[in-house]
Amino acid sequence: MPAFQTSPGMRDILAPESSRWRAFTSVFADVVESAGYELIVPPLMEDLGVFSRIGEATDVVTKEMYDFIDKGDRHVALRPEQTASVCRAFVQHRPVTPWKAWYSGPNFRYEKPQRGRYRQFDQVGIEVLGVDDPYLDVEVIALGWEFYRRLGLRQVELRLNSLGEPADRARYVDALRAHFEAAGDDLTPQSRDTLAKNPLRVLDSKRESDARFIESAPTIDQFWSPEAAAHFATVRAGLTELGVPFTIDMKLVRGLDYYRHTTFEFAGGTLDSAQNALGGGGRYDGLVEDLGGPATPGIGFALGVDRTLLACDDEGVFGAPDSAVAVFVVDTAGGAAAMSITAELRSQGVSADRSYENRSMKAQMKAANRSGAEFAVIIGTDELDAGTAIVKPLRTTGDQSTVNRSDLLTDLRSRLQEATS
RNA sequence: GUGGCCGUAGCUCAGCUGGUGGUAGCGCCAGGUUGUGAUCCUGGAGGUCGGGGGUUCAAGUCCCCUCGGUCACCCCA
Repeated sequence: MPAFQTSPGMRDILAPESSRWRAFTSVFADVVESAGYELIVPPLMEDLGVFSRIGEATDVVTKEMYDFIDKGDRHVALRPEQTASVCRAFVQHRPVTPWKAWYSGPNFRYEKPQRGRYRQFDQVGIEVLGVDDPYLDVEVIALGWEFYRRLGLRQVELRLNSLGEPADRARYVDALRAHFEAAGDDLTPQSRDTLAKNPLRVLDSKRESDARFIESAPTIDQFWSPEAAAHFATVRAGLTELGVPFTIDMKLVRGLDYYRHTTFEFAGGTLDSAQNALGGGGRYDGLVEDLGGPATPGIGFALGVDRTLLACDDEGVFGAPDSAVAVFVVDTAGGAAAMSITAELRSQGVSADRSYENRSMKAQMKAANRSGAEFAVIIGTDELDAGTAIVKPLRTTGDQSTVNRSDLLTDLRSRLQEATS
């Protein structure tokens, strides 16, 4: 066993998975940048207070924070998500609204790791600040949907709910509390704990004996103000108009306290596990204000990279892109020719690799084959003396041919064009 | 954080109720092919059986602790 390995819940992403990660981010950037979103790269670490605003009663804040005191006696934390950082950035820089930002990067939560849940986990996401329009809710949700479609995923389910205005939500919480308190000791102890902290989350309980109380609980729609109901109706109509399918889930409350109005979640259809939430988001019209800024509406979502890729695996879509070089140079005459030829090819935009340490031709040919290159360029002592090179196709059955060194680049270019067409 | 299962080569794993030498496949390296891969044949390298302690004449196998993974709960991405 190695003396050191990665800390629990943290891991190395190696090829070919790493190139898949890069492609994933690239597809996401294409989708959201085509809608006017601009990249923001917030710091990995912030003042703890930035994240406390997520909700004093949430697990993310109370037990999952990676926080510590730095050498300047500042109480800081690794970010558990990026929404709060984006809002803090908004307050700090005051960009013109609507401010449409997208991001990609790691977050940290101190949890017990399992498949699809890591202590360091990557998310991509978008946030829009300064716009209250329900059509923006539609845009944000539809962009998430479009991204899944672009990856090739077909079995993603969109769940939708509205938590109403803050006052609606507060009255609903009161009603829920009364409802669950009436159940008394028939409620599981865990749910009674949850009830004391955040009655909404009792709705998330998967324990059998709680089911009948959850079933009979009041639903949020009875508490929507006319404005909240109208906002939500426009969102639903807009999604329908765009052909984005969804299901209404009145029990979808989401774990973070700042949500109000529209909330949504993308669930993987094939992931038969507790980690089937691929992504989620919603409106958080009070968060900027909580961070010391002006009252500013906001909406956004975050999608988990790991879980989405697991869903891709299950559906057999979005595999690792081909990262093979175009040409592999085999040089049995010492290696200097391989040095010159690879340097020239690379500078001319043709990707090329080679062997080192003057290995046997057989070994170099094996390496050439393994590299996935379309062609091998072979230089032996005969070719070196004659000023020629052998070009051999590796992925088709065609014969090899000898060309002059001076014609090598143009020859390879035309062959590569033919091979890829 | 609580509980179940698991931990043998780089990877996937065999090893029955503890009993003489640690398996196999893939991968890697070399040779067969004195200048040619992918196929085939032969050979080779590679292991503190996760770590520590204990029981026993004897532990990969049993017990305890510990580390790591995994699944469920909790919660979420």
